Amino acid sequence: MTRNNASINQCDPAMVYTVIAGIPLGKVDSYGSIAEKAGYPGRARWVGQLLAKLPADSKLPWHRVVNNKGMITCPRADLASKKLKIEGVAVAAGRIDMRRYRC
DNA sequence: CGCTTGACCCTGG
DNA sequence: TCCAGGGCCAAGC
Repeated sequence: MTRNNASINQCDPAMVYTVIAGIPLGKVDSYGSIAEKAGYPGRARWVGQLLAKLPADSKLPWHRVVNNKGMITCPRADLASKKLKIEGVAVAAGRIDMRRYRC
């Protein structure tokens, strides 16, 4: 085939987007966990870069993505925390109770 | 081809 | 529990 399956081991953002879109409402997940579920362990920073370039009109629940400490490391942390609260996720001092809301 | 940047993660003190 | 340091990986210039 002209296009061999050589791209199997290539970084495909689509997989990451799919995983993020699969986060249930009222729950959150960390960048490292998402990268791992997408099939790219150790590429947590890469996930962050993808979200940073994400269009503002994207339907992806990017606000449900936080770091492993439960902190919203995002330029719009205030907006994210507001959305999370609406979805039923408790946010205290910019932090989330991971042991309770993590997938 | 090499250095810098970034919505990260782990370990030690 | 909080702070500091080092490591990791991809994209941009």
